[in-house]
Amino acid sequence: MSNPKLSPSFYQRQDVTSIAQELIGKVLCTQIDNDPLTSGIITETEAYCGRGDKACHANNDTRTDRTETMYQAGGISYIYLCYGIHHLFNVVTNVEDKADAILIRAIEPLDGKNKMLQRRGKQDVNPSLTAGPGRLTQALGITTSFDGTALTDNSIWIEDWEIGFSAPSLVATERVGVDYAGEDAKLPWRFYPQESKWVSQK
DNA sequence: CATTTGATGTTCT
DNA sequence: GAACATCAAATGC
Repeated sequence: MSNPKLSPSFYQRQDVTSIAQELIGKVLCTQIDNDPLTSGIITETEAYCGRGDKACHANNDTRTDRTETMYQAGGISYIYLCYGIHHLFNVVTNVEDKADAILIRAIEPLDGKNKMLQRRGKQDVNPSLTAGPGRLTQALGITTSFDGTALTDNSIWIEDWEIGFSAPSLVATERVGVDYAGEDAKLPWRFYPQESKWVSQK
């Protein structure tokens, strides 16, 4: 309860890759409708930059109905539907008109594990519960209806528990599933702690 | 084990 | 109509 939510000033800095690395170890929380609170430690992120990154939906300052959310000031959610099935959760960063975002790809469950199991239709808590961008959103109850929600709100937010991984050996690798982006697909903008098992496969 | 395929809907050409 | 920041189940070794 006493852990502070990250404030807009955290998200509105210019360097999206720095923020992506700092988000590792923070705690993503959701409290949807009247369901129990669910939360987990962020273990995997990917940075997307709206300028000079072909893998980003809003590359080259292209504005569409879908990407308009990313052009808002940092500190809100950007949630969109992928492959018609999966709701992918991103954190919008940078200031207004700078379309940067960070995809949250995996978490390690903390609170509300039973609720997550119920939402996912699973029996056991293991990495297949929340390791993967489509999985964690389902476990946390995140849908596109929360697109554009402020992360200072009481539905979705991120707290700083000052967890700090025992050996914060952060690994930077190529992003997943963005081969279509040519040269930009090779940018090492995917981050995760080497010792964590709660990381998506690939 | 590895690899393939079906589900599913929004966006953009 | 094709592509897509994916997952799970089915098939082939």
